[in-house]
Amino acid sequence: MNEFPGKEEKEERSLNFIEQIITEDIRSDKTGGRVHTRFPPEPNGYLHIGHAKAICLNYGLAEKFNGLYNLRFDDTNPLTEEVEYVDSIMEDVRWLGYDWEERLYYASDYFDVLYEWAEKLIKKEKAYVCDLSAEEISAQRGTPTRSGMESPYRNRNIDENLDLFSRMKEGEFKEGEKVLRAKIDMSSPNMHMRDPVMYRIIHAGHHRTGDKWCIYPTYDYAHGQSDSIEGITHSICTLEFEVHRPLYDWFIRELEIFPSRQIEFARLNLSYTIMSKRKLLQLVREGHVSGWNDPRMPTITGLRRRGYTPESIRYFADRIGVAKRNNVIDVALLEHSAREDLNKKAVRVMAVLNPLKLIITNYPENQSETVDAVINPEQQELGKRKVPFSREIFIEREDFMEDPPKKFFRLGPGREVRLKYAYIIKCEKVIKDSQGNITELHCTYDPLTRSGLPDANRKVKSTIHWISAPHAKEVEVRLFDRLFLKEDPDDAGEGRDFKSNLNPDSLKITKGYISTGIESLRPFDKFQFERIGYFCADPDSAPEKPVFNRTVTLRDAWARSTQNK
RNA sequence: UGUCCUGUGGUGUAAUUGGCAACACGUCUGACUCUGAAUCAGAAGAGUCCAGGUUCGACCCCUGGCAGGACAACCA
Repeated sequence: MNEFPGKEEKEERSLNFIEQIITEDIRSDKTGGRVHTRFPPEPNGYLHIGHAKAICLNYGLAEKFNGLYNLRFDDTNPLTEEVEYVDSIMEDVRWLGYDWEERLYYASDYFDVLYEWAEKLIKKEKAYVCDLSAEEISAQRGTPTRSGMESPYRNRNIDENLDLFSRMKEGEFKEGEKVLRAKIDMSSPNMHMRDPVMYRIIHAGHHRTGDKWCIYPTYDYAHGQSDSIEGITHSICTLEFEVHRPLYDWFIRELEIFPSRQIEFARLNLSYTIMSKRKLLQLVREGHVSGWNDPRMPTITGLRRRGYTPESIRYFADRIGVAKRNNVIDVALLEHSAREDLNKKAVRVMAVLNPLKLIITNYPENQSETVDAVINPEQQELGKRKVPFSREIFIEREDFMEDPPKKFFRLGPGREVRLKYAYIIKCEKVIKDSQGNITELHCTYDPLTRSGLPDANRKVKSTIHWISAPHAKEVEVRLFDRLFLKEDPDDAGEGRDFKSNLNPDSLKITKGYISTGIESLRPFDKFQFERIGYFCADPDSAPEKPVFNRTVTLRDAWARSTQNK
């Protein structure tokens, strides 16, 4: 899973900090040489590229150390979790190329054990039922710089606690009336150690356990224990859980269960991209995008529809590395990852997006022929396809300039250019309408320069793509740009939010013309429109009406040089 | 005026544990090219947050600062 075709298996790479920890743990025989990781999504939203980093990390680690990895849904909050999300998550993880085999778990699988363990803690006088309201608990917790106050219920006796806890479970109380709390230290400098809540009452059905429970464990009282139950050796999570680690360890110690080890890494941030589930949900709900799978979304499903391949995402995850410092990865690296993989895979096809009619005046009327076009120069074995050529063609408007600057190599009055796979032509005349807009070009061709002919190798300054006009089939093309105008979308002025930075031009729908190469089109088929970019067939495509999404443009030195002026 | 974490080219990650900063993306040249792509060759760009200290030698160890982040849901 770690080889990227084309990149000769690399020189030993140095270990990242997690691999170093694992290596050390193996050396000191902490786990009997065993490595077992897990990816623990909460099914309350769609997976995004940041999750992809975590998946590749967790599963990559297991593979690297010949270990195992689990998929575990962290479903302890029935209020926000839905099956729709668990289904999409499984689909996305599988699509990324990871198979958890039979090791699919849910935190809710452990509700019974968790309950027994809670009783155990009560018996050890390490947990108690507290009648304070959420507001009161919050008020008594203190602040990071001021210690908290102990709950008046903190010293209830064991039997009373046991009784109350079981009655909580039986549904005798209303939501918020009681909680079970760990009895630790209200003056700890770590807020999470100030008698954290372990169970709260929620009278709501759960997507898996139905109405069996009306008390649900909190993250802190479920996560580490789930890790432990599954024998997870290294529990990898993001930085914000760093302060939870003492609590994670506390529960494991008090419960005397398998000591999983929590390791935190910095989550992925991408420039011009928003990663918060809450904000992504907002974009969906408010209709700023068409859905979770809008190709402009950083979700896995969005990237997939955009034309990204699993390999390109894994390559990306591999390139960004893992560390503990906060980071912002340049989207250019993501785009590079797409090109890297697509260059090798995408079938080449000539498409014209902004057509300019060109008539070859010395080409016989009513004649046409076919020329051979390479399907993919990176995969010569795929051979060639026949492309129709005729007297009237379309070229890209941007490939002609009436008054070209010195560095412009393409077509201009009196200039010569090669039509890729066909002939060299010369522009003889520019036709305009009454407003002065260029409506067509009259050119002549040199029959001896047909590609493949012995005398065809005359040098011209550039080669452009084209489409035979009579053979042109119209297609829909969706051109995407970054969703946000600012590198940091959250950088909005006073009283504004990230939505004020939305790019109004992030989606442009236009038409394109293709003569051949897209017969038997299937959704998600990948193409390179030569000299333009990588495109992917959208599921919206119909046999008579293909729709293409632009994944990413080709690198374009000319465009870059003109932009810099 | 708490606790914890983190500071290395524009961005990200390294430096085999103390031996004089490397790789990738990006940028810029040039070669090649029937994709201004790809490929190939090369360049610029940091002296490692700051100040002391230990050492023959510090990105790495120590001390003190400074800066950024996390933590006060019955979210995860």
